Formats: sequence, C-alpha cells, structure tokens
Amino acid sequence: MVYWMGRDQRTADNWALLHAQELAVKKKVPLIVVFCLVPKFLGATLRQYSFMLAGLIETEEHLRKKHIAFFLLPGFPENVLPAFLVRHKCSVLIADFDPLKIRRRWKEAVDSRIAIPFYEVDAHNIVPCWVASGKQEYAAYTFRPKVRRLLPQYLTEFPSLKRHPFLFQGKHYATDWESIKTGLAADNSVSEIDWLLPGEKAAGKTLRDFIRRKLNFYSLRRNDPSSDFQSDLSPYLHFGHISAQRVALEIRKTKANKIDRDAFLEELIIRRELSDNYCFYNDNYDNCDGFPEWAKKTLESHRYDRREYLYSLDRFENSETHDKLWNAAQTELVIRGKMHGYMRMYWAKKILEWTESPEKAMEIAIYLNDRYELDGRDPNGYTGISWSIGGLHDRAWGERTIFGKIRYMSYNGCRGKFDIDSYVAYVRTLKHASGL
DNA sequence: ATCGGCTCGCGCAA
DNA sequence: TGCGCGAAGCCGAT
Repeated sequence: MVYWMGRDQRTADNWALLHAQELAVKKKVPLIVVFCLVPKFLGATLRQYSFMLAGLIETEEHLRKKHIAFFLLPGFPENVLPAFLVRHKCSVLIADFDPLKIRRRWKEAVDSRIAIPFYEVDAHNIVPCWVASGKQEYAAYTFRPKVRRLLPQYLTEFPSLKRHPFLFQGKHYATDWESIKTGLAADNSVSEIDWLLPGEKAAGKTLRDFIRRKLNFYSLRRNDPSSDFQSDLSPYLHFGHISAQRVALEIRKTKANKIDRDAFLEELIIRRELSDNYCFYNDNYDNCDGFPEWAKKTLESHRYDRREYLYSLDRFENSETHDKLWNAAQTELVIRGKMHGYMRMYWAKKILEWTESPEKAMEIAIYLNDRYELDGRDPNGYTGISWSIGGLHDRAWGERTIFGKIRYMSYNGCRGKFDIDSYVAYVRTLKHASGL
C-alpha cells in the first residue's frame, strides 16, 4: 500500500495516510509513504524548499517509529513513481488532493502509466473539495451555507495513526538528507527564514501560542499590520504541517470569545476552502481569464486609463515605489517570507494601479508572492490576488480610474484604520536585524 | 465619528 | 420576477 504524499506533509491528522493504513491493515500488507521531490516547482526558492525538507525529515522520523517506510524519490512523479510501484509490487496507490494544475497533471500522467487502483483523498480541506460544492462558487455567501451544512459530518475527531503491523521487507535506506540538500537545483538567492520553525511539532506550538496569546483579540486586531495578532499558521497549513481540521477542533475547544473564534474559523474554513473551490473549478485561477464577467468588462473599459505611476518588476521587487506603506509591505515579504494578511490586499491592488495592464499586474503579483512567501504557490495566494486585482468573490463598487468597479483601497483608508508609521518602523527593525 | 450611496448578480421566496 | 445581501472600502456630506 502506497501513500503518495503531496501537499499534506504530516503524519498526524492526515486522512490520506489514515485511509492508506486502514486499507493496508485490511489487506495485511506493509505501508509505504512516497514523496516525489521535483527539481523545480513553480518558482520555489531555497526558502520554501528548505522549510519543506525540514518538515519532511521530521515526517520520516515519525513514520519510522510507526513502522511505515518512507521514500524520497528525486524526480518528476510520472518518471519515477510508476517504476517504483512495479519494483515494490505495490497494489494500491493513494494520493492526497491538490487543486493546482501542475499537481493534477502529474496525477493524470501517473494514472496513465500504472495498472493498479489509484485513489485521491482530500486530506487538506475539512469538507472534501468536491463534496462541499460541485461547481465554482460565486462568492463566500454562496459557499458558506453548503460548508456549514456539512461541518457536523466532517468536523470530527481523528483516529490516531497506529504502529503499522506489517513491516516493509524490501530494500530501504534512511534518506540521505545532506546529499538531497546539496543536490537541490532551487534558486538560492532568496534566504531561508529563522523566525518560524518548520514541521509538525513547531506548527502545534504556533497554534497553542496563538490560542493563548492572540485569539482573544483576533476579531478586533487581525487587520492591524502594526501589531502581532495573526496566527502565523498559513505556512504550516500550506505545507500540511498541520491539518486545518485539527486547528478548527482546537479552536472550538477553547473558551475564547465567540466573536473571535468565529472570525478565525471563517478565515480558516470558509475563505480557505473557497480558495480550493476556485482553483479546482477554474483553470484560470492564475490569470485574468478567471475573473468574473463584470470585472473583466470593467477592467477592459479602463485598460487605457493614464497611470500616474508605472513601475517595473525590479522597482516593485526592490521596494522602490513612492509609497512607504507599500514599500514596507514588500520589504516585510522579502525579509520575513510572510506579509501581513491585510497588507496583501493593499499590496496587490497597488500593483494593479501602478502597472500597464491587469495581465502584467497578475504576473508581477504572482511572481513576487510565489518567490518570497513561505506559503507561495497556494490556492489562497492565487485566490487572494484574484480577489484584489480581479474582483473575484467580491462585488462591484463605485467606478474610478484604472480599477473601474473593482474595490479600491487607499493609503488614506489605511491611515484611518491603523498606525502606518508604526508598521513602517517595525519593518525597518526587520531590515536592520537582517543586515539589509 | 457616522452614514449612505456606489454597483453586480446569485439564490431563494413568491 | 423581486429582493436581500455579500471577503477585508471609499468618499463626501453631516
């Protein structure tokens, strides 16, 4: 029995792994976990690779204790996985679910090259993506009731992973992580981060810290970039170091104010799973063709509006705009690998305002997001950027230049909502600490 | 400080 | 067919 691990890189609370173990026990066969390490993945840099590999080292260790063999296979899945399955006489393949196009293509390619049953388990969402809705949802308000209705059935406790009763007897060596790391072809010009530790254990600690220190202030202060009241869980959720279902269960158990729990659960469940819904049902999640019709129309009619500021990718990347708030957000992204959630919206909308076209804006925003964010290449990233630039899951607002009816965000608006100078000063301390 | 208008379309009720 | 309302706002009037 083989679990092909993709985006759910953990041993606890993983429905794909649990299902694989259940089937393996029933068939009285050993259980293997395989991870295909591709040399290049949508512009990922050493920053993301090293966070991921550290998590996988911990995964291998946990699996070993559970008598489950772990194989790290360097190469593209369609090239390495079919031969692996034949070599070890595997009878069933189980993968976790991922709506991204590249991952779906890999699965199709593998499927066409193997003769054994191949199942997919959504281990990432609480309500499996295709169960929650059979179509692309228009907005959160259409998605919310569908998920709410199904939560009692899906937001349940997990069984624990058992020590596997059937040992893998084939040839198996512990992974040589050092040579894997030195052999990485990833772009090493983006530095690793050290303020957030990778892996399942660190994810759990981050969750407990959030509940203890921040949850009770969440609804009021989560949108204040000058203070530290975000959960910081998104990198862990992205790599699957922690399960969203586990987070939801733990949040529900706390005695925090209902208003704060609800605000957090809305983001964790509804908004996050809506992102998967969008990417799963719309192949244009990473470009302007995915925008709703009203937004395409309004952006088109403002395509040739005069832009007061026009910046190249370089100027954006180096935080060289005229706007100190935008520059601070970009600097936070580059240094820390995680931009404050509220600033992500302002940041992307300004890229639309200061580039020659929505297409170019999408390209730049996605490039910078995927290059520097620890949680880049995630459905949440594509969906958030499409919300900001293309009105996705949003409604039309007062018409204005460049944006048309896309919701606008302004420097003055931010000034009324939080202390801009304090945020800029905080980013300056990051910059000094990092030696830039 | 607070309020209303801006503006689109989904989904449900009638 | 009508109606309520939505993922994070802006702006001008009061």
